Amino acid sequence: MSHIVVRFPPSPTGHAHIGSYRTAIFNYLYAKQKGGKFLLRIEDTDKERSKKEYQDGILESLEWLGLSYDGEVSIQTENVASHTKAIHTLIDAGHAYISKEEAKDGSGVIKEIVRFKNPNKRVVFNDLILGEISVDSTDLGDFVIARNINDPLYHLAVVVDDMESGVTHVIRGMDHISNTPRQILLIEALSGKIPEYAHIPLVLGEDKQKLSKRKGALSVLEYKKMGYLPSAILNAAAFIGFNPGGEKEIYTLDELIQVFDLSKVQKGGAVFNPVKLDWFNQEHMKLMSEDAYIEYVTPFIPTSVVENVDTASLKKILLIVRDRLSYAGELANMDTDPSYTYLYSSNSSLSTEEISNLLLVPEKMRKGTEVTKESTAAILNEVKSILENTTEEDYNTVESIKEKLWSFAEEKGRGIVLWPLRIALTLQEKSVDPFSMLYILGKSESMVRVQKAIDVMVQ
RNA sequence: GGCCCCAUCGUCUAAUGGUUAGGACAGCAGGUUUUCAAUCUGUUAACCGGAGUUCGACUCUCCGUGGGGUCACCA
Repeated sequence: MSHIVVRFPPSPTGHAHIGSYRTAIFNYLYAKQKGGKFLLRIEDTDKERSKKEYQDGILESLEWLGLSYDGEVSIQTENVASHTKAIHTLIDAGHAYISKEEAKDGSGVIKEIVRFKNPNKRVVFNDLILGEISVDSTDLGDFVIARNINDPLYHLAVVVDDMESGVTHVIRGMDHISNTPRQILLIEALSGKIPEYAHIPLVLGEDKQKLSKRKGALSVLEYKKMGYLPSAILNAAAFIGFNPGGEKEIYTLDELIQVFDLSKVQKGGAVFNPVKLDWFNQEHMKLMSEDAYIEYVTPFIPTSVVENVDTASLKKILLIVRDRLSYAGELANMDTDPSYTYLYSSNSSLSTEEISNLLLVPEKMRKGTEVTKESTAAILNEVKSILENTTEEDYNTVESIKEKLWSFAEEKGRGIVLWPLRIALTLQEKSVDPFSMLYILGKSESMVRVQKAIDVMVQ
């Protein structure tokens, strides 16, 4: 049984972005690998800014990511009694004192705040990532630890809570490094055991500065809404400032637990790259079975599409479209985006003349063969007669239907056959390949479309 | 500004005194079962600068420079 205890202590004052959850991930990975505990504590001592909805958001994000915590969520303000007791202990021992000062809110009211009596000494600690860090606490002054005896502030609350829950390793962002000396001083004054510290590099935005909501950093919940896979977010986030070495980059949570290593965590900040996140998501999509993929993607498809397209066709479409997808949310406009609508609807805004022009094989693809309306109609007629001899079963896979047409295409020239076929089936300048289209449409609809194209050509 | 931290391709990184400095994303160029996408192949691109230490420095030391964090009765 390991004695390692780590915690993730977000404050519910906003929807946290990927940087905060990266901290949660590191803590989680460390705990799981060592067989230790991963605790969740909501730090809501700032009653003004703390909101229930944000707290719910934290819980939802963690659950979605699959980062389960041990025991109950601990709510910091529910532990004020302990904080107050600690403040008394500190005061009684001469480590803290009540100071009558004018409130900072400009009200002019005189309040009794509690200040820590700074011993003004050199605080040295060994950071697991940065190495030895030494700070002269004199610079910190007699910092405030409570608004009043019953209203603790961050440093005091953190220290007391960590001590009570037996936290052994504090893994947090580098922006907390200047808080560490204060907290060590408090722990010493309370005769507590000083935990190990690991300050992980900050997640940076494009501008190389700390990632922030203000500068457009998306919250984890927003990524969820957009249809990213939690495994991809996990993988991408874990790789910000950490790399297990080697050339493998796609890791599942379990694999991450295996390879995580604090000593391989970077020291410098790292810019978060959303483009690479898309790549991670694609790679994680590839890891899914067809059924899992369909299940993953379906909630993001507009209901109008789900209602109007039969399930079998929709499934075929989704499978075909799989390779061009970065994340499921890209399907949200499947009902209006022309690059999707043609897959299930034969409506086209093109005029007969435009279709006719499109049907003609482009110059560069003709390879010397002369192309006219008549020749195109003739080719299409031959395609049609080949299709007449297909069975419904031939449309079960892209491969099987392709087999039926391939030799003919080879014989006449691929471009000469495949281009007009594709246009006939899609009426799109850009689209999926004709065989995939055949597979999606099935025999009868395919033949209808080929016939329509022939009609246009012979008009 | 004080204090603290950091420094390899555009970005994320590998390298732990001896490599043609490797990989991934992005970019670019080609191949492929027409187009787009996917895919495959190839390719552009980096050790912040200067002194040391050493037979030998991306790796160690020092000094610069640059960047970041933090200086609340927020967390």
